[in-house]
Amino acid sequence: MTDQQHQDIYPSMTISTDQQTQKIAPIKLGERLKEIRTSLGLTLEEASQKTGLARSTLSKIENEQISPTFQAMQKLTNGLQINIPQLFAAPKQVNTTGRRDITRKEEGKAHPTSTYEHELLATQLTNKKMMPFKSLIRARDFDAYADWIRHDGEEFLLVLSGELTFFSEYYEPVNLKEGDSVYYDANMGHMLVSVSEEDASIIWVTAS
Amino acid sequence: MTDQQHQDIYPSMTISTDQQTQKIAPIKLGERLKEIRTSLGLTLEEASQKTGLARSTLSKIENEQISPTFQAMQKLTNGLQINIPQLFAAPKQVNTTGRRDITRKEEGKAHPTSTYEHELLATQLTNKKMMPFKSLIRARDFDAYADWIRHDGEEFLLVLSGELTFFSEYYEPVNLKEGDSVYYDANMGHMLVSVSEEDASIIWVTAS
DNA sequence: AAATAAAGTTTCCTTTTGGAAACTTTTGCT
DNA sequence: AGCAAAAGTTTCCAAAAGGAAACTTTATTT
Repeated sequence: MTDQQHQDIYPSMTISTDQQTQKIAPIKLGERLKEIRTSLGLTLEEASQKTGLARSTLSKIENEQISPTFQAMQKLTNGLQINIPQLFAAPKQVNTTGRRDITRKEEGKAHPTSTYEHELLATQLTNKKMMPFKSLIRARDFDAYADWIRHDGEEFLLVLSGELTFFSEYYEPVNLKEGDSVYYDANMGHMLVSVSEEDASIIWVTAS
Repeated sequence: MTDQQHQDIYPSMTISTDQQTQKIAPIKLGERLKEIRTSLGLTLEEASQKTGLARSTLSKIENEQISPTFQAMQKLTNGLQINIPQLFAAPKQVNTTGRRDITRKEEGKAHPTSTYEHELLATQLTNKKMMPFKSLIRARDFDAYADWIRHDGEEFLLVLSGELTFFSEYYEPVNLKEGDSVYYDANMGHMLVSVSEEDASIIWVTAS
C-alpha cells in the first residue's frame, strides 16, 4: 500500500482529530487551579500548608500574575493530591452531542476504498476515547500493495465473518477466522489480507 | 444488580489498574525532555528555534539545573508539538509482554456470572488503552436486578447475535439486533437485557 | 453598624529562572 | 592525528518567581 492509500484506508487523521482532546488551547492555569482549590473547599492558607507554597504565591498563580515553575507545580499536584493532566485538562470537556449513540446495522458512515469498505460507527458522538469501525475486506491476493500501515495508538479487531491473514512486524503472520480477535500496537507495521473466497468482515476499534 | 454483582460482571477495577499509567512516580523532567528531543532528531539549537527558548535554557532544563516555568513548558510543548501529559509520561511505558495478542474464538479468559458469561480478550497484553470482551447475555426477563451499572470510561458494544434491550439513563430503552452497536459514556447508568429466546452474544470494548 | 476575624492581594526583597555570549566537548573531515 | 564545525555547557546578568509581612477586602460576631 502506498502512503496515499494508507490515508484512504485508515482515516487516521479523522481518528486523531476526534481524539485530540488537548488542542493548542491556551490553558488558563490560574483559573483551573482556583477551580480545583475551591472545589476541594480549601482556603489559600490551607492550600499553602498542604503544598508548601506561600499563600501569596498561590494567589499570584491563580491570578496569572506569575508563571509557576515546574517545581512549584509538583508541590501543587502532590499537596492537593491531583495529577498533572488534571491541571491541564480543560474544565469538563464533555461530549456536546450526547452521551450515547446507536448505530444500526449497515448504517455507519461509509468510507469505501478499492480493497476495503469501511463503515464508521457512532459518528454522532464527538471527543470519543475510541473509534469503532466495521469493515469489509475484499477477497484478493497478496499483491503489490504490500506496505505496512503504521500509526499512533492501539487497535483491537475481531473477525465477524470470512478468513484473513494478519501480517505485522516482529511477528509471524497469523490466520484469523470468525470469532478470532487481535489486539495490537498500531505503531507496529500491520496489514490485513483476506484469504477466503468471500469477502471478510471485521469489527475494529482504535484508541490513542 | 447489586454492587457486588457489578464487581463480578464489570471488572472495572482491573480495567482501571490496567490503565493507570500515571503513577505517583517522581518525574525526571529533564531526562524526559532530552529523550523527546533526541527522538525527534533535534539539536539544542534546532529545539531552541522551534520553541523560542534559549539553547542554554534547554540545556539547563535537560540537566535538571533549573526548574522551567509553566510558560517555558508551554513553549516546549507547542514548539515540539507534543502534549503536556507526554512530558510527564514515564519514559516509554511499553507493554512488556509484547505488542500483539491473538485471542482465538472461545479462548478468552472466562468470567462467568449468573446472567452473563464474559470472556476477556487479549489478556496477555498489559497496560492496554482498551479492554475488549466478548459476552453471552442469557435470556431472562426484566427482573429484580434492575439497577444501573455505572463506572468510569466509555464503552462500545456490538451485537453479534440475538436481540437485547439497552437501558440507560437520560435515554429511552432501545432494542439492538445483530449488527447494531452502541457507544456510550459508562458513567451514565446503563444495563443490558436479553429479549430474544436464545442467549445474546456481544462484543464490547471499554476505555477510560 | 462597628469590631473582629478570616480570606485574599500587594509590596518588598531574596532566590531562581532565562537569555547572550564565552567556553568546552564532541563530531566530522582531510 | 590535526583542524574546523557543530553540539552542548557554563558564566554572567537582566528579568521573573517565591516567600514574609503589610495591606485590603470580604465574612462573621456582637
